[in-house]
Amino acid sequence: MYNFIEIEKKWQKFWEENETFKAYNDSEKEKYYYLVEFPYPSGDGLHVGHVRSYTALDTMARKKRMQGFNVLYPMGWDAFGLPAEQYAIKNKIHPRDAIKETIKIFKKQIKDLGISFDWSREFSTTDPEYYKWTQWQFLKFVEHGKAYKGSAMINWCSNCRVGLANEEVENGNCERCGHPVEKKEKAQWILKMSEYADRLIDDLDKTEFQERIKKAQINWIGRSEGAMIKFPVEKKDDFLEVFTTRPDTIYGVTFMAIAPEHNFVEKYKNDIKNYDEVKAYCEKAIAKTDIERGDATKEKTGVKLEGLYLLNPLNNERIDLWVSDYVIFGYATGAIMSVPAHDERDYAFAKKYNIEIKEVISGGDISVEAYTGEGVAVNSELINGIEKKEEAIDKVISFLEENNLGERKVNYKLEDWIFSRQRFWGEPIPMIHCESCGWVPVPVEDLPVLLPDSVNYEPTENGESPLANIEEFVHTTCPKCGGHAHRETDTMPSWAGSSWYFLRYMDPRNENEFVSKEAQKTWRMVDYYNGGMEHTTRHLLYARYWNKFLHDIGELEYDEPFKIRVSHGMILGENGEKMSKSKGNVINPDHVINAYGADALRTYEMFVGDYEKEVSWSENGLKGCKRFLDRIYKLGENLKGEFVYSKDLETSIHKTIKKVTEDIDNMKYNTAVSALMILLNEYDKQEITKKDYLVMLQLLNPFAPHLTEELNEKYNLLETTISESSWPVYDKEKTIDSEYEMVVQVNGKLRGKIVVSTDTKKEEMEKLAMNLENVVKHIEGKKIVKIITVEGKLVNIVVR
RNA sequence: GCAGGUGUGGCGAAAUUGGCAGACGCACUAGACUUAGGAUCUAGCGCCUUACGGCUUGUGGGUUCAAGUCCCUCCACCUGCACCA
Repeated sequence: MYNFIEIEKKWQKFWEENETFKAYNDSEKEKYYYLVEFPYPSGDGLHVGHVRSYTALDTMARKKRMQGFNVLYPMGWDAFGLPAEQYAIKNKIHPRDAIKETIKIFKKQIKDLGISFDWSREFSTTDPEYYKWTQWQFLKFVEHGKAYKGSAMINWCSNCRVGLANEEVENGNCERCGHPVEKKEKAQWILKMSEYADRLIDDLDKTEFQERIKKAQINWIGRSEGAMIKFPVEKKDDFLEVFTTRPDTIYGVTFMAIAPEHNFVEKYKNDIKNYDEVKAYCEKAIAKTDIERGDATKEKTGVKLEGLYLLNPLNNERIDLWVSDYVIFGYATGAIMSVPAHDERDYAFAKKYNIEIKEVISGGDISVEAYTGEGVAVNSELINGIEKKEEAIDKVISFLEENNLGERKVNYKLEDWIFSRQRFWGEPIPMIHCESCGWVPVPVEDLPVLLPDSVNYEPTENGESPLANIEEFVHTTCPKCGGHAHRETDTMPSWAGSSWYFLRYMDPRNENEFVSKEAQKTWRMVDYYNGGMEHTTRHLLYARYWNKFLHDIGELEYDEPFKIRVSHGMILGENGEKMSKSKGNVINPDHVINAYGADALRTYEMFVGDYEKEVSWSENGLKGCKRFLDRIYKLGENLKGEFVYSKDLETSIHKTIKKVTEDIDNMKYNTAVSALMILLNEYDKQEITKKDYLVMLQLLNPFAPHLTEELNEKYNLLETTISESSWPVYDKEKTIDSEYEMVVQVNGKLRGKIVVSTDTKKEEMEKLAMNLENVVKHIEGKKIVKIITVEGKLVNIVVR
């Protein structure tokens, strides 16, 4: 048992005073930029899950520094957001002050872990010096026509009294409070993100993200290729426009359907004979929450619009029009052409309402189910007999284009980014509304637009931002004409500050630019970015989009911000369930550090299992790692004086250097630690030298930095600290054993082992194998068919 | 439903990529040292069998001298997305 509390405090102080882990913008060394997602400093304090990812990249960063790189491994705070606002309302304080406290706690906890962050670059998204630049970048979006104030149906949480982005709605409920989300119309600032959809997919090729992350992004963007088609309205000079990915099935259209919100309902009020029935249906459907409407398994409903008909643009066939809640208003045109024979949803609807099902692609049995596969086109005048889907689609689209009735079109699930929030605790959107000049940007020299000091910021009843109640904030003069004007009172979403924070770390104190060109040149892309799987769609897409925009306007050299992106698995409670206060299975890192030390906690979290998979916490596993460190400590008590590797440990040492070096690079922390345990078991069998001991300490340093520094100092092994020393290198020649255990099999079954020298040749191996007593027994009286010999490994004798 | 992933001892997991399955750790058992052990050390530890030996990587099949690893079938669980036309 060593005094870990004293030792850990001592070295943490040493690192801080000596700025051991500072990154330099003017270094001659090759750069490497590690990044972990900066946390939201919640009042609950640090979670053992934070410890896992911070430590993982810390081991990489520490090793990389020892290998001679100029490593940037920074940390900051993503401190805007609803929880701080609500906490502050409850306690009648300013969120700024609430955040100050929680940041202090988080920072202390992280320092207690001995993570090698460069604290000189720390900042919070809530610092005016930082959000000044977030606002500045928003103005760039405005300047380049990429931001607009649009009226949008927003997702409204009446509990939080806040508008939510689509990304913040989970199964129709508010992501934060779980309350069902309603729809509400509101004027919003919107960023034209969907313009970037293709690039956000295509440029994934420039990155080395894990495959599962790339797939998740592509899935989320939801690109689909097809056509926009105009169906003429009978006896009117009008069209109903739809999007389809299957224009080749257009002859199979037996009805069309519009979403309940579609404007046709009001537009043709006088033509729809059963208007009252239709209207009642629509109102009921719209009032439903997204969960009710979004359930794909529930039976589809709809009402036919009597008296309103459409014409098939290819053959002028008359088509009925329905309104149905399975048509989503928000996607494409909010109207569909329905081909029951070849679409499962249309099929179910047609069956229910006895609508004709017309086969136009052969190959399935449409009396049983919809056929969505490929086949020869039938009952389709223009394309009959065509086998290839693409060819049929081309022909239909050409025809439509010639007649001005349609065009090729790509659609995306990804929508523009609704950027307004009706909250207090976010970056104020730096826009001013003047009655004569309209929306005017706040002049750059007036940035930042500061949040008021007032603590009177309870949400308003009408859904306006709390800022709307603060007179001195709202009233201002128009920068253009000098007349009376008022400020935009909406604030930015918390995704804003996190969309570019990795750039600011490169140059965090720059007062004239968000990041200088020189700093960009030094650090370029983030080389290695680690974060939770829950951020692989939203945050990662926003950050990539933001970065691309800054690149397009010439502010950034690189159009992809992250080279490698990895995600860690969650740490579950000891019972295998997610840690939560209500379940009482939360592990507090402070308690662990006090009882076992930071080094034990770090080593344990790296050893516990595959980094990318989720694991259950185990107090006993933690104890095992503490025992390992105690043994390392004790090992130093009997060292031989010479400073060379022990002859008979040399191979093991070189093998271990190789293993640990490669494993850390490949995120296989668990096997790296186990390799060190194996080496320790070897060491324990004999007296070791100072050099044997030192190499162990160096390899262990990324995992247990405090203990290893202490032991290095205690036994006077190096002139410097271990952090300043060079990472051990292995000699490939010396990783090869001089002898090995040759395996002997008969018919693939293990029948014996012999220790032989590594350079034993085939003939000799076979001779030795045949003479083994147990082998003789098993081949006796049988015919040897063949002998397979792999030098350096085994002999397999095949008998019959 | 679609996409991605995972199935190996009592538990967390390894397996140089087709070559000794279960490294390392935990738990457990026995012993040593102890007034004491929830400390430390030593030994054992997949299953069946007294033994010789046999069986074993979710299921069933295939390829191979040799399969946890390659191919096909089915099953279970996890994570995203989900009426996206």
